[in-house]
Amino acid sequence: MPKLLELEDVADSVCCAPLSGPALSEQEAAELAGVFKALSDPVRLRLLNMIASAEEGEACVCDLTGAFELTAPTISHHLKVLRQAGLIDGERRGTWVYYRAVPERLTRLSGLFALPALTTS
Amino acid sequence: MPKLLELEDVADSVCCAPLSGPALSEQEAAELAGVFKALSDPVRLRLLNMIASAEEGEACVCDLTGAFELTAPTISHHLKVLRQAGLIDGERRGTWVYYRAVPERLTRLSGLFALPALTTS
DNA sequence: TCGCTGCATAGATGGATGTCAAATTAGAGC
DNA sequence: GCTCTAATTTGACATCCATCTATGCAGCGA
Repeated sequence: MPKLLELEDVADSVCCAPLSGPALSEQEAAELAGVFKALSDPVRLRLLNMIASAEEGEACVCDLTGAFELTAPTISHHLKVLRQAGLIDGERRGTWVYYRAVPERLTRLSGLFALPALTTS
Repeated sequence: MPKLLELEDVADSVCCAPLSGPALSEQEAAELAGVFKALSDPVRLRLLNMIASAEEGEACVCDLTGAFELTAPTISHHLKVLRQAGLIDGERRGTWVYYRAVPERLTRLSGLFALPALTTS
């Protein structure tokens, strides 16, 4: 596994305005869609969930792989998709590879769905 | 368009725990993935953005269609996907159909990405 | 160095998805 | 009833995607 940390992210500038805010540009929409595409698979959601909720904040691929009835290459593929979306990031330590969530990304997404003043007019 | 409001939602019980919280069940993951799949297209994201940020809280399909270089059936298809994900909901008034965002859904998603205590150990 | 294990990549394949043209339904007005 | 317009549905098609098998690569220990 070369350059685990140097993958070019699909969505680098996906930022802060909520969906109920100013109009998304075509480019912003495309970048955001990339992030959501990464989240649009049940296996990847559970992987992210396991990683984000892991003790020490990180999870070993060896543990993740065993949690699904899928082959190791398939899990590896899903982790790569999450990584390219900037949602997780990985590090090799000796024989094993550990992944952790990228908190900035999650916070950013949280803000996306914020509602304005909740105009219950 | 029969029963605009009676479509069975893909994700009915997608709920409240953050991704960094307790383990998602297979079913929860599948439901959530459905919602994100609906968000994983740039056109749908822009549609949702336009609807959520529209004055009066609603947007006419006739306006939405003109904003893209896509045919009306394609826009209609995307609106249906958003509708089935429970993110928007539509109403016919006379000749035109109006869509509005479903705030509970957006709020719910916001909570998904909330971080726990931000353990900056 | 050799073999073993953990993880990633490459290539192939069946199934899902975005798009369009054509046909269909619903309302409004004559 | 007839026609016009708004919106959806249907069916077809090209592309994308999740998964698998086979292969490659990096560490570790003998």
